[in-house]
Amino acid sequence: MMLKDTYCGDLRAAHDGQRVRLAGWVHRRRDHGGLIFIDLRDSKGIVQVVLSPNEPAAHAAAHRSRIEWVLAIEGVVRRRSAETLNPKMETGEIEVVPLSCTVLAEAQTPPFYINESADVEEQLRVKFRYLDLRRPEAAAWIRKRHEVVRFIREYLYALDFTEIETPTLIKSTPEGARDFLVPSRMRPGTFFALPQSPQILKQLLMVAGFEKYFQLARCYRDEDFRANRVAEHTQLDLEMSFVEPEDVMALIEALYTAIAEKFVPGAIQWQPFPRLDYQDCMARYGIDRPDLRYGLAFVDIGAAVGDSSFQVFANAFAAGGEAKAIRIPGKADMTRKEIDELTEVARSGGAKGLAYIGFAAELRSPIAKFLTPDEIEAIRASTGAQQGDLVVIVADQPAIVARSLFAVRDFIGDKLGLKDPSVLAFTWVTGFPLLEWHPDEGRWDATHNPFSGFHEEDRPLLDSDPGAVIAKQYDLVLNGVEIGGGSVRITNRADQAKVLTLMNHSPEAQQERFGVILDALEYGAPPMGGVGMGIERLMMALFNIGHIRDVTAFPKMSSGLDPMFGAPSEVDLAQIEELGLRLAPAPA
RNA sequence: GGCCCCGUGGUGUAGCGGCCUAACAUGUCACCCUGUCAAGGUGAAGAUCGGCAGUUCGAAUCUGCUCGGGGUCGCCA
Repeated sequence: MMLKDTYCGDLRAAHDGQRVRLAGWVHRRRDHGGLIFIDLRDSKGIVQVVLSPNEPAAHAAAHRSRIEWVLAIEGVVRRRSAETLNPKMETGEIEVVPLSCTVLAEAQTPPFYINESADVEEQLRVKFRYLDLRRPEAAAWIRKRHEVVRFIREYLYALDFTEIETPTLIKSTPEGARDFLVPSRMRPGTFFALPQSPQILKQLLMVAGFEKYFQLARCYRDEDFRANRVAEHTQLDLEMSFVEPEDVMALIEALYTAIAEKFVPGAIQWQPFPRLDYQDCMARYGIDRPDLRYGLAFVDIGAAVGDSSFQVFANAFAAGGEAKAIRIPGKADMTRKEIDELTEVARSGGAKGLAYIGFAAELRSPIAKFLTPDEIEAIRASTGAQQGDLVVIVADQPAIVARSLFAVRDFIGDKLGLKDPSVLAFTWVTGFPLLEWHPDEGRWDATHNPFSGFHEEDRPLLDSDPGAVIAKQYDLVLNGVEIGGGSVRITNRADQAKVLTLMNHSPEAQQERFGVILDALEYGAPPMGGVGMGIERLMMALFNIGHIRDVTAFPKMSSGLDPMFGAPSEVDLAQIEELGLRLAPAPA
């Protein structure tokens, strides 16, 4: 029989008079000498326990106990008198009067507060994560993640998806991110890799005929961390047979709409999710993951100032560049300091400067004297600027304009509070190029992954202009965060080989690295497509969580270290020798 | 690898050349206290200011290096 029959946090006025057995942690203790109040905490919440000297044994135990000790209490639930109600507590209408109080475990004073939400040094929190997670707010995100994941599973089960686990010890295919390697003892000198994603495996499951597969897959990439990126993360990995991009997008859109409606009702800003073409997206937002919670799209003012003699514009055009503007409504009166700040932001993206025109009662612009009145009017008209608006302009190479104006737009979005935290702006981005040229390496590379399919009408371009081939690729973006993406795959060996050849893989290398999937495509591969959706990023975007650590039960530091276990760590020499390895001398 | 920021009792902060024999809050410990709920009162303990080197008559404070942490760019098919 369990030591408890009731959760502290579940107690309500309806339990008045009931005899209950509770167990939990001392959250707070108020010892009046005579009466002792203990706030007892368990996984469901906190309830007040009142100990009077009338029960000397229980009273003594309570007197001895300290914060975070573990107690078992048998007692009677009692309604509180009117003047002692505590409306701040969910259980504040009642309290528990113990008949007995047993100390199940004593506890050291914790290294940081568990009963207050104070900012504690990250490393300390991570090192004592098992204490950090006692904080109800911290535990709540982990439970919330469970609920979201459970929702996803049940949703997909109902649609007849089969959940299948794939190996975490696979073959290294060094492409893109660095692999984590695992040395093999059975064959010294050889290595497994941890999967960066189960991409090839899920395609093989389609070849195997499962038709609808998913799993919540751990993915490993040995790259530097960011606030929303760590070495190991979980993705909803899903693949379907006999689909076109629309089918996969429809499924994911329905699933994500259902998730949003359940967990953040009414928050979706645009329905159905807007579709942005990659080229158009880059032209308007300078990034392939735009935050659509607010406007401030770029306007090309090339037509307005194409013949301008103003050197900045003329030079940019002469060098094949462009000029684009953002209209900031009502900000013509921005202070000099704020404009300098914006200019600095633009420079961080590579722009040489930031031109601006404030359409106040009097024109406010250091560049006005270089422009004709017609040109200024053309800028005003093309940007749709009204009286009181500020127009900022960058003229440079397209890549620099995109980066600079993206930085400016993003900065203004934060500065003016345009990123409404209560809103979910989903958007699809499609129409990505299949390949991009890497000048350093002198080869084409897949923009997403080498298995993405392409549109049949682009087939001739594979020979004549590979960069113009459009992939059957789709990314889902939420509030400026890429929360997932996928594609309909190449399912014919010749096409797959052709793409790999463009990526500069010799036939031998193709067979060595991708032989399994290439061979499999020769045994009747169905048309297939799928997605990989980041679970942590979904959680963060959905609930406005600032750091990926908050949705991870046992996170690592951004250095990739685990301060709790002290991993990674050295191992016994014997272990290394058994693996047929020898350590090189430490680099000087 | 580049750049920016941070490191002071258990925790969170203040101090930014001498007034520091390092302050405040909270926690901890002891005693008092029968209606508190961030309980209250009285008292006590607790830091050589991340480390090393330097500048200076004098360094928590200035400089350099280093270690650790956070962010960002590169990187992340």
